[in-house]
Amino acid sequence: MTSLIPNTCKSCSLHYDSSNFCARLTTDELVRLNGKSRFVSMKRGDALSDEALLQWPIIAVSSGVLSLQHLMADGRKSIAALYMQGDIIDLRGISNRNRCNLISLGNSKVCRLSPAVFEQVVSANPEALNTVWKNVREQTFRAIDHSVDMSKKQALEKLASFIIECNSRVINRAKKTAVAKIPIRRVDLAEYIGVQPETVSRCFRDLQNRGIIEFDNLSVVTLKNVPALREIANGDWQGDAQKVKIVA
Amino acid sequence: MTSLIPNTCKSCSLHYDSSNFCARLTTDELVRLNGKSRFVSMKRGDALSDEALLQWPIIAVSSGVLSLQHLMADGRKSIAALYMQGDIIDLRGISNRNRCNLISLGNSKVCRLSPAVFEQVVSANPEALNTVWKNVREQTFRAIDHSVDMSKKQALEKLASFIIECNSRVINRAKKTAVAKIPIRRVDLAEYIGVQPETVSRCFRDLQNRGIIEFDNLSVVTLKNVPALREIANGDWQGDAQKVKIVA
DNA sequence: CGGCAAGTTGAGCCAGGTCAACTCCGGTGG
DNA sequence: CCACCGGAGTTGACCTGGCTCAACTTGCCG
Repeated sequence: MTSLIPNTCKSCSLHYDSSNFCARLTTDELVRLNGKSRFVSMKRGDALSDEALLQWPIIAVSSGVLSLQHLMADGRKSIAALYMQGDIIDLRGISNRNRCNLISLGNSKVCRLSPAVFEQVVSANPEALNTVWKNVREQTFRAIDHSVDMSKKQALEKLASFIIECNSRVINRAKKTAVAKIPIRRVDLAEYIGVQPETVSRCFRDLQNRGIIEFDNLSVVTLKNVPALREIANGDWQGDAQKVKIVA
Repeated sequence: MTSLIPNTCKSCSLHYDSSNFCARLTTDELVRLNGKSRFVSMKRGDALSDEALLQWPIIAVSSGVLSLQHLMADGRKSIAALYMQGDIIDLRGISNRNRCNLISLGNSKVCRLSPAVFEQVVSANPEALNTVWKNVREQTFRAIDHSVDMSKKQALEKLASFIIECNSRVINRAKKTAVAKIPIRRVDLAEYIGVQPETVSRCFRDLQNRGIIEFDNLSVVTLKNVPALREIANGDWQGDAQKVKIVA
């Protein structure tokens, strides 16, 4: 009578980490969803094609880093968004949009959720709905913030923003530290913030020379001077009265 | 016994345009939501402050164009997103993000929805939920596409993208035309695509010289050569096999 | 320890930013 | 009806941040 938690799920962060979607499901829901879903391991460069995404448009990231990449006509490519542990990527309706691919930037594990069961579960379980919705909103805000970063900031500022994002997005779930883990390669980082790898390198060096950051190794940086970093990242105007009329 | 459709709603596009959220509600739901919500007219420059947004974080756009603006420490400001008729802006959870304002770019009408009633309605009415969710996903995709545009493209390409966005976003709901209405001023457009107004001007002229667009007046452009425009906008790589391994 | 991918450094160049002057247009008041 | 005004948009000249290309160094894995 009692259903048991599927083995796949037991060891999956989406389930055992309580802030994530699967942790909100009843055992029964989890079993139903798991039965129709597919847990996949990906290596660097592996892609979920857009054809595949049309059929299985909902993806939950269990570990690793995925990227949403756009390829432009001249071969330039660009990383539009990064997804990490706990993110639910809902690409329903992507069909009428520009072509894009979901590509893993390293080893990662994802769960391709059955849209049908997902939809059932979400409409039956308000708590699960809230969790997903919150995640989707966060993605939207991240995308919006990111497009601000991309549109007006210069390279150094973009990089500072990115370091801060790294610092707050993963590590600090557990404990607040002054360490940021850069979970992706320089090339990918460059593509994400829309500059050349060379520029990334130069900017890192600049921050290092100013004593603001320090490299533990290529992918781990210690933040020596967080306020300075924030200032460069150009946190938004906290200043005085804006020249706008507040209507409410 | 029968509740009547509130007058505010009768004349509001959110209700009479069937693709929008309010059109999906039962009369009873509409009355409840309307009772707790506030219909507001805004002029250019009017803002909903972030304090106000904390309390009333859900906004439906009935007409006009709103912008989500970020102000940076040095006074540079930047338009992160544009919202138009039918968009549901859900800023719940914005509190822990960077400061930003929702500012009207012209005359507009919005409805500030009661979060409580909204939440009730959405969890009770799956069709309404789907409508909102779809809109939110679209916003996310738009934000992502926009950040791609911002990060790698050059000015001319960004502008072409924007023109296409204008062409597809509003006008073509009704009929497909080769006309795009630019619903905002040059300055705002410049801020949105992350270049200077001067550059916008130069790029418009360039497109005009090449015979790709033609101005009817400042805010209405006829697209003389849509394929060329798309090519410049750099629609994504439709080309042959990508150098990625498709895992599924 | 070799070999290759990843990352860094340097030199030169150009797209677009900056600043300043100018034009265009709609509204206002005499 | 016209002169004036201010805001919006445009044009030109100059300058700089970051792209490009090529050479170099570092780090990783067998």
